[in-house]
Amino acid sequence: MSQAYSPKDIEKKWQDIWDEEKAFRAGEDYNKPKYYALVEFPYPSGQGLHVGHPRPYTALDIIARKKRLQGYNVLYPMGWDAFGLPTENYAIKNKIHPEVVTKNNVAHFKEQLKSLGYSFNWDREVNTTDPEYYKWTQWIFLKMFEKGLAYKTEMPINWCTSCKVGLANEEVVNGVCERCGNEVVRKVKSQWMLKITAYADKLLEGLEEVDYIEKVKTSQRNWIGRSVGAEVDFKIAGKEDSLKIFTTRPDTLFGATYMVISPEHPLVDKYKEEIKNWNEIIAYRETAAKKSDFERTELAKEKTGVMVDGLCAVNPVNGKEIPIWISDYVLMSYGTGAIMAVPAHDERDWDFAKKFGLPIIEVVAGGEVQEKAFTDVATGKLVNSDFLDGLEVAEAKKKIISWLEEKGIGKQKVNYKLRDWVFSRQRYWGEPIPLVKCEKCGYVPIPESELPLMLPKVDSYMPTDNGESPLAAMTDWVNTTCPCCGGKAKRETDTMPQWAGSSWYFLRYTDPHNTKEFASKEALNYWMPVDWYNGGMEHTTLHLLYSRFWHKFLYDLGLVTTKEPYQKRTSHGMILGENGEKMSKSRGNVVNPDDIVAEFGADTLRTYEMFIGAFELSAAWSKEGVKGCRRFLERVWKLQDMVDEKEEGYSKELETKMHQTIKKVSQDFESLKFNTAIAAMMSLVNEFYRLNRVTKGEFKSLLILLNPVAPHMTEEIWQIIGEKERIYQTVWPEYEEEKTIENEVEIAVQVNGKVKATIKVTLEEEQDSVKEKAMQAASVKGAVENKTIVKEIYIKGKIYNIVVK
RNA sequence: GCCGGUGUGGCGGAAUGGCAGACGCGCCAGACUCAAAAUCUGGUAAUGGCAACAUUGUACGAGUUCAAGUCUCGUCACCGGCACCA
Repeated sequence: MSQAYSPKDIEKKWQDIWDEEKAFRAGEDYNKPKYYALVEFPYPSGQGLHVGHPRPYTALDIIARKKRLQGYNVLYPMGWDAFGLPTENYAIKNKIHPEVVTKNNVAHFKEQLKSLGYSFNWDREVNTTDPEYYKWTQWIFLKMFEKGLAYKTEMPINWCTSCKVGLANEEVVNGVCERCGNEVVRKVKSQWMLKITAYADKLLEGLEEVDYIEKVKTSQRNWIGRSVGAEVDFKIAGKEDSLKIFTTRPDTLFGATYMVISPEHPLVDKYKEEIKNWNEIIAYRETAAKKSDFERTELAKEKTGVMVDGLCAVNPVNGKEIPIWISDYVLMSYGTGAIMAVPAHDERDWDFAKKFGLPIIEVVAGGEVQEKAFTDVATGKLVNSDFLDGLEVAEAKKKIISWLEEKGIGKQKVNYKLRDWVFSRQRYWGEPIPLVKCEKCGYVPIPESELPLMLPKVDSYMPTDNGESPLAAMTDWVNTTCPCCGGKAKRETDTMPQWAGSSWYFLRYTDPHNTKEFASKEALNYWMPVDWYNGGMEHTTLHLLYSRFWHKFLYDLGLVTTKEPYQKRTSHGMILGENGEKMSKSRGNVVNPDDIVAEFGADTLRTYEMFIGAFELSAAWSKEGVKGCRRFLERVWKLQDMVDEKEEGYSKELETKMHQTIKKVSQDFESLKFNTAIAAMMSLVNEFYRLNRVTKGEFKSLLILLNPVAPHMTEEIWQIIGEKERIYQTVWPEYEEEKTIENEVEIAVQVNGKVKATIKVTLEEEQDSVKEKAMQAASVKGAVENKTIVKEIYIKGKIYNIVVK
């Protein structure tokens, strides 16, 4: 009899052996076929690992282990995205240096990950807060600065009132800070920006050539928000100036009955003297400025605005004078900050026109424009539009654009919703921006030889109330000399956002100890692109977009060899609490992976998280479900006692099922269907129990198939049954297609589409013989008797259907 | 409002247009046990019937098909994302 299954005794043992034998080291033999599997590296928070973490980690660990058994040189690395606010806040509260906090958290995380038996390449571990790492983050930033992609500008930014820090648009959720949930207001500040908009088209086009799950592609497309339209100049009546607008519906130009400009539009100031209701305008502008984004969204239903009294615009297509209004439904940050309003065919303009009694002129027939804006572009023909009359919308668009271009008053134009990336943070725990400001030379990069620009030790990590980084208080550090002219200069005191370090970490893994380059050409050439990258949906428009941008920038400099960093991107679903709600301390439904490992073992946790349901969907935790998986592993463990030592290969009675299982498990692992792969193995084990016997060959194949899911236990059994090598050194089993096919199958016999009986037939069986067998079944006979057979459908190996009348 | 996703037993969930409910949980019964737990074996969609069997059944309503959870059209509910983007 075998020993009882005791994960406690075997899991640590094998983790140590794997470490010692460097079992999962990614090799430097660049002639072997490679496979690069990547999971998003975690932020090492003080709370430690959550049961949500192991889901994606286990999934790609399975892929990595399987690929190794299939002969690939596999890179499956892990590291730490360790800069960030929670660490800094913890440091402030407890007066411990963030570096120390990070060190402790990383140690804890690493221990937890190790206890789960992942086959990470620990010798390639990276940490974004390591100066040897952020040296290259700074280096890449300087490249962007050199190429004009990093610039400083005064602009209204999203300011978190609680974190006292500027946020990127992507970090503002429903008008509140993504991190702390406090209100975000607009504040004009001088900020470093990265010109991600310069890559908008490349980021869009790149999506065509990669294998991302559809919803990720869609979200990125929506976020970039490309729209094609026209830019048109409207002359200001009696002035030299004109008002430039952007529209996606140039075809409706004849229906423009007024114009709206955003409250911040510079034209308002320019004609201050001529505006009769200046006080009213100023008052409106002030109210609009005071509104936070949150309020603006909340109040979005009701339109407000003020007419600019004293200025008029001229509609270029018909020369009519139309009034100009200001309203905060027009944003300065999109398009030109001014629109032509066509109330008949735009809902917002319609609302506005109704409220202020402005004329509504129909120019596309097909709706009741006095009742509701008619926005359909697929049906309807142009009316009241002179030379456009009778055309369909698409034709009219083309015609009017060429007309505008001919007359020199407008042209085709593409706009994006994507904004440039606010790249500075007024915080301590981030990469220092390696620039100095010289009175004479402006912003000057520090020389490459001085990288990394180390984060200096400060007395207090608290951000200052005037919104400056704590680094600003360090006069010794701040005051320096200009690398260019040698004169007096001051260092930039803002730091980079958390997204900086994670924008290129996948490149560093290919060559993590390189001191001369961020990674060698050879390493990049061999390992890139990442073959499979899995991560959370919440990073689709943040990390995933940012890192594609950095990668494409490096590609344009010839520093990386692939256009896209990630060949394939998938996303895992969340693990919810037992009550089906999101796990949180306040709900009291948090499950700690350490407890599960202690009670059931890492292999059980891994198996359970893969068996819990479809990988991409969220799933609720179930302690009973965990027990079921432990039971399955116990059943596999006890198969040791049923092994028939005499037979090596597969038994006759199970040969087909063995080949089928190998096929199913191999395919399901690749397509993220871990739950059905495990179900297939369970089913196979049930079959062994039914027969109360398993051949050695069958058992060994099962162990290898199960190894990626439950590596410790399978490794232990492998040793117990006397195998000399490790299971991780063995080879993934092959199946033969023809052996997966059963020669005798059970098919359903239907009468008028209803199942009446099942019969056993061979795959090649002819219809006559099938019919004969079918008619022997009483239920079939009964259903057919005294009726006329109209039609018979027989599909070999599938179905036999008799249609009667 | 727009975009995406989901809807199947008591529960988690399976099903290239071809026997709906694989596999697991729970539950019921049997074996083992003095007993319980653990383990093993069998059963388990609903309704009716002693039964064999019959009927119904994949959110709802139509449709295509010999055959629909799966395809088409429409409706509803829930979840997620975006949202005055001209």
